[in-house]
Amino acid sequence: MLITVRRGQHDLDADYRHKRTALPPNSLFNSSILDNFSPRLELLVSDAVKRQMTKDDEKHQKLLTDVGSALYDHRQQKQSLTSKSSTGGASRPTISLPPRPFGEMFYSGGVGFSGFSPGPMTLVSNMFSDHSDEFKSFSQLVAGAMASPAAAAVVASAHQTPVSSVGGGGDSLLDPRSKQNRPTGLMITQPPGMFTVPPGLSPATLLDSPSFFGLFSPIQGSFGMTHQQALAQVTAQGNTVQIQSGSSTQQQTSVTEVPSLPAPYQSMRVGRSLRMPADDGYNWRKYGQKQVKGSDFRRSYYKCTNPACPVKKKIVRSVDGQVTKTIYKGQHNHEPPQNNKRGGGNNNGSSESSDIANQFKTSNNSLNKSKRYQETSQVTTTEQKSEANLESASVKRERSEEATERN
DNA sequence: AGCCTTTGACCAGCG
DNA sequence: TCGCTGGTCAAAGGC
Repeated sequence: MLITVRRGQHDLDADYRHKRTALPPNSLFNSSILDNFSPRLELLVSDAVKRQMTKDDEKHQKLLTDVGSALYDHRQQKQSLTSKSSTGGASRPTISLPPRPFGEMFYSGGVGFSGFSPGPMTLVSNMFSDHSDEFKSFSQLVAGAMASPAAAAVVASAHQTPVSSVGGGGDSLLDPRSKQNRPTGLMITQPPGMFTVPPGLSPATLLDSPSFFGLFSPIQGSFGMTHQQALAQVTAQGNTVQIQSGSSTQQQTSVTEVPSLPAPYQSMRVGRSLRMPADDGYNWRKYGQKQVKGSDFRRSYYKCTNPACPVKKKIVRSVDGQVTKTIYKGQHNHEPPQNNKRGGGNNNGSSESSDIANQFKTSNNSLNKSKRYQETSQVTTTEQKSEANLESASVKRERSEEATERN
């Protein structure tokens, strides 16, 4: 997944911390948000939902319904204001998720990895298809989101506020009529308003969304980094996401913190068969490891294996092997290798690391990466069917390492 | 054979 | 100057 945040010289880290604490306890979909960002919101939420379908289809069906209802109501109101002759007689639509098995959804490209395919999002967008000023299909919606001036506003606002999450309770934000307390999930401050993804959707889920990626990174990775760097940079499966830039110097450093994994990804971590590919497109060689003083964390040092490439990365892991921070240093001066010799798109540099960061990234604009992703996903699918025989070498290695870690 | 990880030693910056 | 710490080197061994 990729977040593009063009922050200039800002200290994103500090800024993020500030914003995080400054986030209001409650937020809601106000009119402005619905006006300006509903297509994008649909896109984001839908994609997030799609990615969470393994966990609780019912919950996400409810979510989709909430989202749809909120937007539908809003647009109905808006339309009745602008057009007195509006019939408004249509009943509020409901959404039903197609009874597709997760595996099919996930690996057939239905979750947005290989382009945007029909799914819940289409259902949501279809809800508004009788409004001529709205995007009628998912792809149109995507295109509209990307093309609209509001998209620029989204990017611009991203300059103001990195993505963060808030723990604890909060009101339902997707359905303005609902005042029931629910745990609040991801919140993206979006002056003059904001939106929050309800419980069950981790920040990572949203951040990991290719839609989100598309919104925030149409062209270039963060801080002038390549997509591949950024992909690996933003691990984003924790409850907080931290992005730091040291762009004032030629040397670029980015940091991602992953204090903890949300439950769905914890299980994905344990159940490797559900894991996503660990690959940022580059090959890495580990050249050192240090125990972080005064803590159980250990720090691993990696170099890009390209002889002419100065890029290094540090991965900080907790005792249980979870990646808590990934720090990239430098910028690749070459394209990612087309073929990784070692194991189906994985690479050894991130094998020990098998960065969850990398695992949750999604395709970027690169066809190569998309292809790589699909290939790896396929491997994973096969594992689900026959774990014994069809593991990639890298997965075997990872397992071995994890076993070692446990002992 | 080639590439990788591991790991102890070494080096440099800093207080 | 010394000790601490982070970062890197390089030999050894594994896959």
